[in-house]
This record gives sequence, structure tokens and C-alpha cells, in this order.
Amino acid sequence: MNKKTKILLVEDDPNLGTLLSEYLVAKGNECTLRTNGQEGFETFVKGTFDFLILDVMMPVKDGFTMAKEIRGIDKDVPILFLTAKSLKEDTLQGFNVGGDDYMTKPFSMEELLVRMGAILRRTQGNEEQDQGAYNVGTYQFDFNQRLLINGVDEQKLTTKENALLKLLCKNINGVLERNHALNAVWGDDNYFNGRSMDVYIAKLRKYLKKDENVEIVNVHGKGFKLFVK
Amino acid sequence: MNKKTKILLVEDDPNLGTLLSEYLVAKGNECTLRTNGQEGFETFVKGTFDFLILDVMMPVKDGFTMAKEIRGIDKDVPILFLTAKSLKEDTLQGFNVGGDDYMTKPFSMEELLVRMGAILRRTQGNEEQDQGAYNVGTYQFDFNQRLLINGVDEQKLTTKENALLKLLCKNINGVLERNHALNAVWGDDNYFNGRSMDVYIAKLRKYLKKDENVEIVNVHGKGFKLFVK
DNA sequence: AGTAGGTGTTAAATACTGTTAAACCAAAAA
DNA sequence: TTTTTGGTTTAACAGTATTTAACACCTACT
Repeated sequence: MNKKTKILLVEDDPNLGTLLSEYLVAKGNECTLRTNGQEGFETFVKGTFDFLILDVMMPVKDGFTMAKEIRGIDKDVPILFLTAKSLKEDTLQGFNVGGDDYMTKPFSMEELLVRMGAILRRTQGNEEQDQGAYNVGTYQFDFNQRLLINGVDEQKLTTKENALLKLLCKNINGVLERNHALNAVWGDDNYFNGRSMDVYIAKLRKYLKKDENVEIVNVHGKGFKLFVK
Repeated sequence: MNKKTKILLVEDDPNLGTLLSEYLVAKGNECTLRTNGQEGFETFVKGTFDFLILDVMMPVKDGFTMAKEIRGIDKDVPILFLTAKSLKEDTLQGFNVGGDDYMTKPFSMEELLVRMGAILRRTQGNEEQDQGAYNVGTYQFDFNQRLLINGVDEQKLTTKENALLKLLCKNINGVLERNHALNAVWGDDNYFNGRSMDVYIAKLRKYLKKDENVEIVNVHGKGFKLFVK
């Protein structure tokens, strides 16, 4: 479930600005457009953004100056510069003020998108992984330890049992669709994998039958639901 | 005091290669030069590097293929591509195989240095510098010294034990796929090498059993995970 | 009620893994 | 050269995980 990337685009050329903005939105991002560094900075301070795209040469306040001010209050937000000339000093200064990348006009919008992706992949690596512990009735399920615990009973789970139970837990009291589970755990949803999955459902049912209030119910033609009263 | 950045440069043109290598060293880095993707990959596996610069078009094994193999065993090390042509497909593929940046020849060496700096700034925020030393529960593993230490106990490791443990550490709490490990350590992933690997997994398990919280678990049909609670 | 396709369950077959020990091999030492 | 040594591979067997097969049963629909 990917959130939209909130981009602040600061570009004084209205043609390029709107074109680029529309492209970024079309590709599934949110984009706010400003036309000079001063407004850009004020907008940044007021909002929350995941990514900045700054033109270098702009009236009132240029991109480098704006970036320097940004870095004073936010050392992490990724910054990419757009520059008309590929002069060496420009490049160097761009990185020196804390930029992450720069592109020379004219540029391919597709490449811009791809470079953004590379930078964000690095940045967002910090996002915390879900810790993988679930409560199911009187059971406790620890995905990372592959352990299904009920009081003193500990059931070690196999790779597939573990993966399938996690999917059920993530959709607890909701329907886990067959093909979704098959693609996630088996990588392919053909008939035989389907039967294999049924076998695992049976195994999980055995493990879970100590709590009367926990039940894996079939939703005919759809999939299964881990149901807890 | 900043440690030197250990760069692995893989470039088949000997003129450009040595020139670039000398420049990088002059700027205070360590640089290892290889002339094709195959040797480059083998060198990477044997050593510890902070940054990879890969030419795309090379004999024996091209830069993209090498990068893909690298990403199989190391998801984090920064990769920058050098490419002669700036074709769109090239760019896209470069980023798709997990690259962080790419530059088109001819390029300014100064700009290369500056882009490296930008990438490293991002990278090193996330995780501590990898200098071949890992903490695994109460154990300390030093790849360069081939030593697995737990308090007063010191276990000297053989070449293969050392290489395999490093791969596990790089993917700690994540799955190290069988074929990736086999290609990296054994150079070929046939059945018999697979059994050999299993033997080494058993050896490592013995070495690591003093800490209850450390465990090498099998992921059936996929590979192994070095798991630390 | 009849039918086709979906499901529940068990058991057998197959594939994969864990471990130990012996065989092999290359480099160092005698 | 021969012997020793240490590392690695191969073999063998035990054990575990997953898939396939078989058959009984259920559900939705006509």
C-alpha cells in the first residue's frame, strides 16, 4: 500500500512547470507548484513534503539559496536540482548545498521519475517493518520466530504454514482471497497449488482448535477467513 | 576522522580505468580496479567495499548483470553506472537493477566524485559503515580477520565459512537465497555445491549455538536466514 | 434431485534439509 | 619425494517439508 509521494516543485517557467507537475500527478504523486524560491520556501515550511524539485535560476530567490535555507531546518528531505547549464560550478554548488541529484535541461521526464525513485528507495529504507506479532484469540503468533503459542504449548511452524498464517492474520475477520494467497505464498495460483493450500489450511485448523472462538472458515469460491469471536 | 572510502571500479578500458583509479586514490579513497564483470563480482565477494562504479558495456559479464548478482547478496552497497550511450532503456535498466546513479561518458571526474559524495551522504545516514565487522547477538564477527568472537572464545574461520557467514550477516534477519550464496561462494549453484553449503551451514550453527537468541533458520526451497531475536 | 465444481482430510510420494563421517586434494612440512 | 595437515567435497542416512493423489463431502445452480 504505497502512499503518494508529496512533491514540491519550484520552477519559474510556467510552461515547463505545469507540464512537469501534470506529469508527476499522472504518475500517481501529489505535486505543489511554486514559481520562485521565496514562495517555495514558505510553502515548504507550512506543509510536509517528501521530495523537492528545484530550478536553479529563478527570480527573487534562486534554487541554491532556497536549498541552503531548507537544509537549515531539514537535513533529510531529498532535493533534486534542475539546471539549464551544465557548468561545473553549478553542479558542484548544487551538491555542496546538500542536493541529492541534479539534471540538466532539457531532460527526459521519465528519467526524472526514475532518479526520484532511486533516491526515495534509499531514503525510505528507514520505514519500520511491521514487527510480525499477532494475537489470535488465546493464541499468540510470532511470524519472525515462526511460533504459535497457546499458554505452555508452543508450535513451531514451517515456512509455508508461517507465511499463510500471517496472511490470514493480516486479514483477520476479513476474507483472504485464494489467488491472492497463492500468489503471495506459492508464487503462482494454479490448481495444484490450490490443493496444496487446502492441505495447509487443514494443518492450521488443527493447530488452532484449542480455542473454540478461533476458526478458519471457508468463503466458497473466494477464499478463507480467520474468524475470531 | 573519516575512513577512506573503499571503491571497486570495474571498467574494461584500461586507459580510463587507471586514470580514474588514480584520480580517486589521489582524492583520498582506496580503489580496486577490475576489467570485467566476472572478476569484479568475485573481487566484491572476497572483500569489503563501500562503493561500486561499474561500466555497463564490458566483455564476459556486463555491468547490469553484475549489479543484479550483487543485489542478490547485498541490497545496500551503492552502485553507480558508467555508460557510453545515454539511451533511455539503458538508464531505466540501470535503476531497475538497483543502481543509485549513472553517468554518461564522457564525464567530468570531479562531478563523479561529487555525485559519489551525495550518494554516500544518503547511505551512511541509514546504517553504520560496513568495514567487515558485524555484531550477531553476543558474537562479534570480523570478516577481514576471519574471526568469530564470543567473549574469550575465538573461532578462526576457513575461507568458505568466512564467506558464507558474511553473506548471512549482510542479510541478517532476511533471507539469503541458496543460488545467490552458491554463486557468490562456490561460483556455481549445482546440486553438489548445494550439499556442500548445507554442510557449512551445519558448521556455522555449531559455532553460533552459544547464544540462544542467534539461529540460522531454513526457509524451505529458498535459502537461509540468520535470525537474531 | 442432479450436476459440476469447490472444499476437507488423510496418506503416500517426492523433494528438500541436517548431520556425521569418510574420501579427496592441495599446500606445507619433513 | 613422502608425509602431514587442514580445508573442502562427497557419500550416506535420518529426518522434515511440501506436493500430489485419492476419495468423501459440500455448495450453488438448474
